[in-house]
This record gives sequence, structure tokens and C-alpha cells, in this order.
Amino acid sequence: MSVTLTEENYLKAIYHISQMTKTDVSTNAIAEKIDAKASSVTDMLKKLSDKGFITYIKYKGVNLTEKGRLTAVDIIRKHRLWEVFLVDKLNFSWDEVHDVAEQLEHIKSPKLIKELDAFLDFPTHDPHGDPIPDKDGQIKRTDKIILSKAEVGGTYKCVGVQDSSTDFLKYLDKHQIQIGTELTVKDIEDFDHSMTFTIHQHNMTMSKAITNNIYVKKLQ
Amino acid sequence: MSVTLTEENYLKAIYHISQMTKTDVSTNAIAEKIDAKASSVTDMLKKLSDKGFITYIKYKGVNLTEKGRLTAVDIIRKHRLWEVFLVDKLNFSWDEVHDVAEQLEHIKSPKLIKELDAFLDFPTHDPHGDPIPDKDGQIKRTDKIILSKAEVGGTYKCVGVQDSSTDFLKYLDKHQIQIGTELTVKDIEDFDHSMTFTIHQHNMTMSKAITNNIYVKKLQ
DNA sequence: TTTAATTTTTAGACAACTCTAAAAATATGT
DNA sequence: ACATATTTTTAGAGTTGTCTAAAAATTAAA
Repeated sequence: MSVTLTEENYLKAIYHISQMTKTDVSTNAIAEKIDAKASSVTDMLKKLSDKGFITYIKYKGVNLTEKGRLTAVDIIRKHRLWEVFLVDKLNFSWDEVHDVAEQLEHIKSPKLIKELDAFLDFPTHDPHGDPIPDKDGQIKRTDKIILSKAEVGGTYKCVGVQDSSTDFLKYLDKHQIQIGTELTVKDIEDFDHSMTFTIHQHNMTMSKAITNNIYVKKLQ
Repeated sequence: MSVTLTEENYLKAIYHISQMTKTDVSTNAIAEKIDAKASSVTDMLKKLSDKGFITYIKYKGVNLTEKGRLTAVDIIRKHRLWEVFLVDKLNFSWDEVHDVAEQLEHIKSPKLIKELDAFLDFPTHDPHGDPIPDKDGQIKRTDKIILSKAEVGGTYKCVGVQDSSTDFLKYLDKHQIQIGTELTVKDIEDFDHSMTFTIHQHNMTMSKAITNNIYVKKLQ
């Protein structure tokens, strides 16, 4: 009862969507994420249900079973470990890693991941600030908030991004924002909720479209 | 016009067989290597021929075109670089690397291989002593000979193996023979061509079945 | 050289995954 | 609540790569 590459991608997509929405995952949402037609998704959902990875009720949507969740989280663990490898050891920038990690995450070898984890010195977060699940599928909860919810006068540390599209990461690189960057909120515009910060001794303003995609942790 | 994983495996198999036999590669030989039926191979040969990777004459066998050779050699380059990574960085032993490298060799990312090559300090040989093709598909010829052809009194350095099955590599590990090990031929038995060596200040005897699978280079 | 054995190819079918088009179920608006 | 719009599922079909069984070509043997 092995898991095919395609099944793995579906499980990962379902996991990510359910993390977002906290409700039953719809066929259309999966179709959009996977970039396939809804009819193809329906076929696959039957298969995943037969194999015990999801609970599937027609027209109602799906949920991961514990078995499905563990499988999805294991793939995410591999993906994020490979991302650390690419950035720390092979000089990839954080906007270049995603496509390659997407391939590497499907390599099957428990020893490979165990040794890679040790070689990277047991990292807890990937280059985008997302936590790396441990080998038992536990994910460390972070007390991060979305930057758009920050308060005037507060100082925050950048811990991750919501959108990891190349375009967005390039924007951050251009403005020298990365994991660990500290920023202080100077002003919030009532009209469009654009925010002005002090970053690296400079002032800069970001639109809500930007601040909605950056996670920060408040510095006490 | 991309190359599927299956096509890559066929090209690699054809390359390896043609290196061995130096003649047209037969359908049955490929079927055995790939572990598929001859009829499946015939189907794939038509496809590879259509795509310009091989010249295929019905009932006569196949040969790689230059395009096919370059593709095969590129996969072998990736395979061997990954083997070096697994042994040098992730504590794999040389009998554990093959299956994982077989998966890793299909990852598509020119930057990944370029950076991995640099990270490993541009290795020229894999852990079994096989040469790593360079990025233009050139393979360094080694002046290695098969150990069974060595002469009494000569001193040789182990540079590679012919058979890289797990059983054989375990035999070598057990007797502490690896790439770089030096040995001096003390005696060759006329009857069965078994050979006695001095290795690590010890004497040991190997049957022809063993010496036929070890490559050595004569130390002048 | 003519028969027998072997190799290779063809024909037809199946599994995994995909699609389009149409039908069925659910949700929405007035 | 009833018509309309949206979502989801079914039905039928295509692609890639595999198989078995049988036919065709080649090679080996007597």
C-alpha cells in the first residue's frame, strides 16, 4: 500500500487548505491548488478515501484522517528540510528553492531524511520561517501574528511569510527584509491601512497587500 | 520535448549495456536490465526513436544518438554526484547509496547540480571508483585493470568495482577493502586462479569470482 | 536446407491519471 | 419558495506505460 507521487501532492494540498480554512476542504479548492479539473479531483478523492487517507462525503468535502495528516506532514517535513539544505549549503536564495524542494520532497528513504536532518543540525524552521515538523509529525506552534495586525509603537521581528511566490519574495529581497529583520510601527493610515515602519534605521511604507503576507513576532 | 522518468531509465540502461557489449543493444538485454517484458521495451524503443534519442532498426537492436548519449551521461553524472554526497556528507556506506541515488538522479534543476558539484569540491570519481562525467558529457578514461589480470609481485591500488551489488560490497567491507586500499600480489594458484595478497600487513586469498569484480591501478 | 528454437514485434487489454461534456446536488437571490 | 447560479459528480474518452498471448522474423541445429 504505497503512496504515489500524485497522491502525495493531493494530501499536501488538502493539508494546506485545511490549515487555512479550518473547515471541510472543497473539491474546487483542491482543483485550484493542484491546477486540475474538479472532475479529476473527485476521482482522486475516491481513491484517497478508499486508502484511508481522508474522510470523504459526496458534495460535503473532505478531511484528513490521522493517517492522512501524518503522511502530509511527513512530506512537508521533507520539503522544508530540503529548503534549508538548498539555502544553507547550496547558495540558493529563498525565492529559488520552492520548485526544487517540490521534487526532492518525494524521495523515499528514511535514512536520507534522518541524516539530512542531522547534517543541517536539526533546524526548526525553513528559510521562509515556517516550522519544520519533527519526525513524529509534531509541529511547534509559533506565537506569530500577521503584520497587518501590528500596533503603532510596537517593535516586531519578521518570522515568516504567508505568500511564498517568487514575486513577493523578490519584493522582500529588494527592500532587504528577511527572517529576523526587526521593524517598529510608526503609523497606520486609516484610509487604506498602509503602514509606515522604521526598518534598518530607514522609514518605509507598505500597503495592506504586503503586510497581509508577512508574519511577525512581537518583541516584549 | 521533455524526457520522462521512464525514458531516462531506458536511456541509462541502453548506455550501460552498450558500454559492456560494444555492439547493438538488443531488446531482451534492455528488458532484463529494466525488469520489464520485451514487448514493453519494443513500445518504448519506438518512442525513443521518434524523439531522436536512439537509432532503432527492427529486429536489429538500438544505438544511442549523440543526443541520447548526452542525456544518458547527464543522468549518470547526477547519479554519481549524489552518491558522493550521500557517502561524504550523510554517512551512507557505499553499499547503501544506489537505491537513493537512483531516485535523486531524476531531479531536474541545473543549478542544483552545479552547486552540488561545487559543494562536493568537484569530485572526479564516485564512491565505487567510477568516473563522474563532466558537465559537457566527457568521461575521464582511467587506466584501471581487472584485479584477476594482475601479476605476481606487483603492487596495486583498488580504484573501483565491477559488481556493485550489496552482497559484494558487504564482502569488501567485511575484509576492509575500499577505494584506495593497496595490495601486493604474493601468489596465483594455477588450478583455480585464486590469488593471495598482502593487504594491510595481512595475507588473504580471493577466488577468481572476487578478483574478477575489482578494478585496480598498478603503482609504478 | 529445412526444421526447431529463440528473439522480437504486433494486437489487444489494463491501471493510473487526466480531460470534456453533461447531469445531479447544493446554494443563492428576490 | 422558486428560479437561477454554482459546485460537484458521473460518463466516456485520451495518454503513458505496463502486461499476456500470438504472430513474424531471425538464428541455430540436424
